[in-house]
Amino acid sequence: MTADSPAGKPPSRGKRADARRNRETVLAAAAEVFVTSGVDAPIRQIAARAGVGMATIYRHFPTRADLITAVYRHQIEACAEAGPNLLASADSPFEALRQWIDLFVDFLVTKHGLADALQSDDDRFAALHDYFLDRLLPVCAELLDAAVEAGDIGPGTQPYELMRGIGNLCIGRDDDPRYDPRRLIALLLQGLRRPHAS
Amino acid sequence: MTADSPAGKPPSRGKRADARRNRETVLAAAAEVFVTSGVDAPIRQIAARAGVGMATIYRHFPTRADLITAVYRHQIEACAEAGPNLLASADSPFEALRQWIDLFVDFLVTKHGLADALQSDDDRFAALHDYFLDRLLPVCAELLDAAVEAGDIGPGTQPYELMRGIGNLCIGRDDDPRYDPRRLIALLLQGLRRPHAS
DNA sequence: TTAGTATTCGGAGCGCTGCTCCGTTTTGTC
DNA sequence: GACAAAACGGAGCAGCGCTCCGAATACTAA
Repeated sequence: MTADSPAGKPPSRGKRADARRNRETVLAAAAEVFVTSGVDAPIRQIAARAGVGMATIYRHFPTRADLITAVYRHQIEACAEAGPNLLASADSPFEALRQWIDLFVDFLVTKHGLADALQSDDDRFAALHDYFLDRLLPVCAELLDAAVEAGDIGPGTQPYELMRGIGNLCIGRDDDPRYDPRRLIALLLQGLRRPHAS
Repeated sequence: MTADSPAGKPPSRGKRADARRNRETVLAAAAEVFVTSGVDAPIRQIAARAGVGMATIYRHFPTRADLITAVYRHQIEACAEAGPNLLASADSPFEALRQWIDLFVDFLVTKHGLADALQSDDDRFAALHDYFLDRLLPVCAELLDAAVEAGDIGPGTQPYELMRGIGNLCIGRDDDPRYDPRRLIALLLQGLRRPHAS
């Protein structure tokens, strides 16, 4: 798999100029199409928008997950980096956790269908799943550990389970006033909280 | 056998014998296929299993949701009817709510892909969504109200939001030991619970 | 029983998707 | 300018949902 360096973007140094250009064109087109048609949009549509053949997209992004992660990489990184910062700036580890989850939820609900794709058991999305986990799970674990250590919450909660649960709660139409995942997530956090009774 | 109830289809009284027979055959085949391939299984596959043409399935069950609800109708009804019973038998309304949710979760996680379909915003599943809501939402509301009245939980939780959240939490592969929706739902209920400040 | 008719059946067929294959074009190099 | 190597593009195949319509079947009336 793309021996791309970790957080970096050596945008294909040895690649040909047209290849580099096309990669960016496709990324831009995909970003636009994702907004209007969701991350499930037909590859043909993205190719048409980019004025490019389908094979070109598959060449640069072998799976749909690769394309999605490339489009949202910056925002995922920002979310990952926000963890330690919040831990330093918030009133308590629990408050940091709450704010970080808020960021994560904001990210998910504004990307049409992203949460759905994230939790899908479709093999095509496995890489997406993995990327999110690789990048964000350690951050979540750190926040969780800090909150446990501070006595804000009880021990035993697995970061993987929490993150996946939050992701799951964000699934679905985002324009239904009867359902706001944030309210349920707040409830979840409330349940996590330790009574602080001495 | 229930001369069949409100939301039910009279088992096709005026229909021709072969039509009635085929309806049952399809139902049985669909039930089998759903177990092995999930509720998203290709219609062709169900038709083949039933030894029937595709049009026959579409004639009896115009949308996939109709087929799914027909297959699981009994279990959904059982879940709906369990609500009042639990309320009468459990130690507290809160405990009744907890047990009822347990039933609901059991139902969802044992039907491969059902939770996914339930929360999908695909129009094809709208009827499924509606059926679940029509049948189970009042039950959930009753349990919730009782728990509020008993002071077990705080007011303000919307039954729709709770049910959908629970459904969402049940989405995904059901064989992942790292993720058990029940743990998160327990947390959610914990967050719902009022401190019993009496 | 038989003939007639309404009902039901079955699968070919259309449109849309994901993904690949391969002849053509572009790019970088000498 | 010539020539590989790299990249391109879209035709093409397979799988799916859903429909359409000639064929087969079950009821009914004589």
